Amino acid sequence: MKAFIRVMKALSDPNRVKIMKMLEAKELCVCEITAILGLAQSTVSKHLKILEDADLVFSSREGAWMNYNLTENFENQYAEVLQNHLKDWLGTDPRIQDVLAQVKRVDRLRVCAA
Amino acid sequence: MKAFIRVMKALSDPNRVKIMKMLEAKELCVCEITAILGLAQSTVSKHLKILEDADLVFSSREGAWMNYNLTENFENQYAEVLQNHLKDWLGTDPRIQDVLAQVKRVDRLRVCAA
DNA sequence: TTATTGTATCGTTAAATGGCGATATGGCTA
DNA sequence: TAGCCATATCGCCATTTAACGATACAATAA
Repeated sequence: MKAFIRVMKALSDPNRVKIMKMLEAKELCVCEITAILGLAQSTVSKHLKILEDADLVFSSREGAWMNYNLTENFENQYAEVLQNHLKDWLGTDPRIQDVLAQVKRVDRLRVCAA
Repeated sequence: MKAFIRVMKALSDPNRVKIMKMLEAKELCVCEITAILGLAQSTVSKHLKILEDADLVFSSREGAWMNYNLTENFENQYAEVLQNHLKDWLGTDPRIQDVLAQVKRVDRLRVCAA
């Protein structure tokens, strides 16, 4: 039950759903997601932790960057089913299309250097 | 997006998930659910409204009783997919088995008369 | 109509959630 | 080592949520 609730809660927030759809398009680091969503870096980091705890995404270090991807080898069956359904859902939502357009254009080197 | 979030939020609470699993077994009125979950009647009524707003359940009046059932003719595609998956999930969870055992035994006439 | 029963709504309270800025941590480079 | 950059964590605040009791509403019975 706990594992199920964790996945449902993780997907109950619009910004976290946006992040899932962005990661469908490609691997992203925290600062890219931060730039696209227009949130504080600490906020994005917290969202990513919630998604990771739910087994919906995983992270891997690349130098100073932390790259985030959709989970591929699942331990949580609910995460696997929901992540797969999400790929077929919300593609026509304007708010999703907007962030996906930004994902295409985002340049890590330009965005992340303060 | 809103419709999706509504379904995810509705299924993010353990008591609401219990209600969904109870309704898989059979139609129930508010006072039966209240008795089994051990919550206040107003609390259960609110949970049912959230599930109904998410298109996961529907209600029909039978005299003074309001009967609740799982939705069958969906308007919300996310509700349909999730409700169907739920039928295959959590069957072995002890907290679910506990409420299901109580659903079998519950007698509306005995439980609801104050 | 009046009383009773079942349900929905209202108002309140405690806890959880999402947001932020400030700060700590980890890895790279000079 | 020292400094910098990306990220994670901490502390705080505003909003939302889940719970309750009290009350209002709806349907039946007397």
